[in-house]
Amino acid sequence: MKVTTQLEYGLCCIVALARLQVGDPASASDIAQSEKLPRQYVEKLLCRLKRSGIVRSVRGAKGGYLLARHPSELTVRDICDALDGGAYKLICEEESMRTKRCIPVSADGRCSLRFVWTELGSVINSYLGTVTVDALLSDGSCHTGKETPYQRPCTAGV
Amino acid sequence: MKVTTQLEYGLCCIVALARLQVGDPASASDIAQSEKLPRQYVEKLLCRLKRSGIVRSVRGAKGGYLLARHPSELTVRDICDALDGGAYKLICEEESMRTKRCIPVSADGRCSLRFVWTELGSVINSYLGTVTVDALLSDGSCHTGKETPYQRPCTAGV
DNA sequence: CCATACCCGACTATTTTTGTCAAGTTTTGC
DNA sequence: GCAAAACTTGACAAAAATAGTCGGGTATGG
Repeated sequence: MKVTTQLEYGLCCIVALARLQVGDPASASDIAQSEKLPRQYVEKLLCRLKRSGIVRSVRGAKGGYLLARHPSELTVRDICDALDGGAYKLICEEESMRTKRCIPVSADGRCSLRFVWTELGSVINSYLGTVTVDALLSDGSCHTGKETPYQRPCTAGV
Repeated sequence: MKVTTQLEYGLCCIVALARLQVGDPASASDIAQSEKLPRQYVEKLLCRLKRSGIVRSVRGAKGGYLLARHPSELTVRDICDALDGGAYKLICEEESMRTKRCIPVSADGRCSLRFVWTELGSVINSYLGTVTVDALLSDGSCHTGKETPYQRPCTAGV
């Protein structure tokens, strides 16, 4: 399980956009260049980010992209949702997994595993939802370097 | 980002083993059959789980596998660590990413993204460390179906 | 001694991810 | 109006990761 470069790049682009948050739009080429990323791939990502309303675009010469929302209103989760169709995908929702394993297994009353993956998804999304792009701009200042313990809300006897 | 079938299968095998926790070992074939998984793949996974000390093996006829620890002493995190080399891998640690992006970027004082991914890793590992195999045995009982909010330990001004 | 079952590295196949291409549309500046 | 800049898009190609197989080896109980 790991973050895809897609997410990394996408987030990168957003942060870059947020940095040069001035009046006029930044072109895909500008962003690609400043972040040292492949231009056409950046275009593709921005396109998806646009469809999800994370960025706005201005067409034509002098056009480019702009953040659609204020960085403080934009979380890493939003970006993940836009790009990957969510930061986290449940394994049980894959066709092959459902037909080959989960259905027969849960007919057995057995798929006790699912809840771990579901809950893990919640934990991930929930965390990513707390990180705003704004926070990413103030470089490193929020990076404690220390453990971030998971605090189970209500463990036993639920 | 998603859980690999490797983890799913591995966890499955462990749970199966825990279920038939009797005196004598269960063979890879037995486990594979009962969980409807490819036998040779199961063998491979068990082999890795063995190297990490999650299961023990008994060779020869009537041999097989046994849990090395009590289910209550075994967390999903342990299993992930054994199989994938951790449930979560940091993107910055990939060679290509380091040489192509992170290093030049942080020379710019820019890799403010890293802390999100690092912290995400903590959150994931931390959560998985709270789930014991034992808890998985009592099928569904701990599955609330509801959101599991992330509780940030100390947000602002750290 | 032989059937069972673990052990293990090398290999193949499949799927996912990453990245490119080419053709099209919109807009600005001259 | 026309050319250049820049977004839009789907199809395609390349690369990487994952999943799964094969074949031989080794240990052991009966």
